[in-house]
Amino acid sequence: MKNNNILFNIGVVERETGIGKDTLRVWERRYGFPLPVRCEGEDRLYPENQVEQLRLIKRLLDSGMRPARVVGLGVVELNALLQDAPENEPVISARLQEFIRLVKTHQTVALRLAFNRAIFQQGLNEFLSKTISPLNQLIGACWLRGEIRIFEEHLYSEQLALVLNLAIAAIHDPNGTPRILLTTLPGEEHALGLLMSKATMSLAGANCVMLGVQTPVNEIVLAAKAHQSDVVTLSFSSAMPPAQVKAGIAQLRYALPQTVALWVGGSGVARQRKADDGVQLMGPFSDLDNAISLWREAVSYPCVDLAALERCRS
Amino acid sequence: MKNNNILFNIGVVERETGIGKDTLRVWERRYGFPLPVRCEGEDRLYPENQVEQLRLIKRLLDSGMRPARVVGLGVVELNALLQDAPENEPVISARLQEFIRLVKTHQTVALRLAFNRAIFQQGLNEFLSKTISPLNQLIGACWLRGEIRIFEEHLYSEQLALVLNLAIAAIHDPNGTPRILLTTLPGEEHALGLLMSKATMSLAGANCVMLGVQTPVNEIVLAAKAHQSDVVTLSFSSAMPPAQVKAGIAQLRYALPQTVALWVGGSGVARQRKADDGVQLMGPFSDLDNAISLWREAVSYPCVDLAALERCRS
DNA sequence: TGTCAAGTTTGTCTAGGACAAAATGAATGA
DNA sequence: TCATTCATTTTGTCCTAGACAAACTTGACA
Repeated sequence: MKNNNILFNIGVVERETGIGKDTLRVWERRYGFPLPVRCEGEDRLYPENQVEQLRLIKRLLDSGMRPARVVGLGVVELNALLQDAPENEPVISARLQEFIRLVKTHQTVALRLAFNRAIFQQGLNEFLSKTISPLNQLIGACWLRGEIRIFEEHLYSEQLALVLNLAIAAIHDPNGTPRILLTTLPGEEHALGLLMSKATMSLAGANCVMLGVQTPVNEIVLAAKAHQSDVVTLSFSSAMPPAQVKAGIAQLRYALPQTVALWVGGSGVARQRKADDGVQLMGPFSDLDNAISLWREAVSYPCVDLAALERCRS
Repeated sequence: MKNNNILFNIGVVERETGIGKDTLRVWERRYGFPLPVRCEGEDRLYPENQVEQLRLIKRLLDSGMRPARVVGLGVVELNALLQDAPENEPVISARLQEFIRLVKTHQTVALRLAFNRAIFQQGLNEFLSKTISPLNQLIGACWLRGEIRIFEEHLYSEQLALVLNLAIAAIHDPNGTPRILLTTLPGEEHALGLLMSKATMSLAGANCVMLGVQTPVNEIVLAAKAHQSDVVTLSFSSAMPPAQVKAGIAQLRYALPQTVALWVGGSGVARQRKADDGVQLMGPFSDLDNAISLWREAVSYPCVDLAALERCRS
């Protein structure tokens, strides 16, 4: 296992770790790590254990640490840091514990069953806010600590998506209002947040259309027009660089007609200080319900400024 | 619309077009296109119309053309080339025509209904091979010609995925054999081919577990072990560079135990000449059925070499 | 406690050169 | 006529080392 001296070139490392080529080279210059071997053509060839270290580093960076503190540390130090990254870990109820157990033991069918049972016990809204939201956080924390592997997270997402899609299909109303388009921008491939939003808003009676992930900006504009959407909803995960989030939102807001509202949510926007004009930041899922209510009121009294109404309420 | 002089830096262009930074710079040097304006720090800033041209170029490259022929051509010439790229367009039946119509008019609910109706009319296997396979080709061709936008393709994929997932849920057998793990490698984000494979193999009585897309190689190995998989199935779309496909397959084959079979399919592997040892290339969907039958026979007579058995049959 | 300015860190961008893998076309053999 | 092999061109990716602006940290001040 240790002497598995497979070598990866810089392009593969970029794809496997999510760290850009330029960044890998500049880290080598600045911190002396990673230090790949060179092969004939002077090309960098990264051994497997360094790639593993880079994966750990990426986790720490995504959880808010800065490169100077972590780049170059050994596997043991990195793991130690990952262990005590307390974050804002949610209270672990017995129910959550049971979900975690099912994920760790790869019981996909039982997991789906447990999801469905919880939905009908708690109701969809409470299921999302009281079970899935903290569960996502918990799974994120476990993943950080290395207790849950990527493939186990994939299994979890897959099963949850199945269950949510089924529920949504049952409550979808083609004539609902407002008409909402859901998608993510290029670079953001996490669809789960979007799906949870879709469930919440469908339950509130909206007509939701999911466009999938990674839709280019101009295509979103065309889709909103074609579908006569009232609202476009974007989701950003915390893996997305804040700068890209900000730029992407601004670009879409500029390209979209003023009459179409832009709602953005997910852990990737929680780090944004302020919303641009004409953009609404969504925190917890209840925000979506509120936003829909506000939108309906604004439609009843078209001359009222939406932002003003919101200020007035708070 | 034309004077919308928005400017994009090279990173954004890479994400929006899928053409790498290095490639964009070397094209500029070699072909004199794209020729971005420069801003203070000498950074490239690409105007919107050049990005649009790059999108058209990318389509032509993906459909098999070479850069020297297309890079630098104007929008009109590019569109002309895109029009008469005959490819191997399937016979357009009335049924296919109707599906295309529904996609072009964004009737998501009607589309889902039509899918479901076709499944119960044709049976799942025939639905996949006689309707969806040619439909995918047709939609690809339409997209090439610009008759179908990306967002419309997204809508199509989304609805088809919903329908297939529902069908799979109904026929899934947790005790089926062989135990099959489905996923894609990092870089491949197209899940539809995988889902179609899952449907076919689930129908044949296999126990399929979907891992989602973009699973790192070592995670696939761990997942296969955890799930005691007999087979790992990968899918590659034609958008994937052949070199990456080959390297990825080889890497996974090397890391996976010999006892686990590796089946690869999708339009991205159709261009591969020969399969490596221990790797089986899948063409049409009937290949999957055959492979499952062969696997079961091989298990009944464990000393028989699988590859030899296949040669013997043909 | 909150806000602003100065200082530091960090990702991304630039240049032109280099090379190996892939595609092409010519020449060969079955 | 069709498949193989070899030489040639095309083409994506990788290289070095420097630069800079945006984001973050720190410390001073109200």
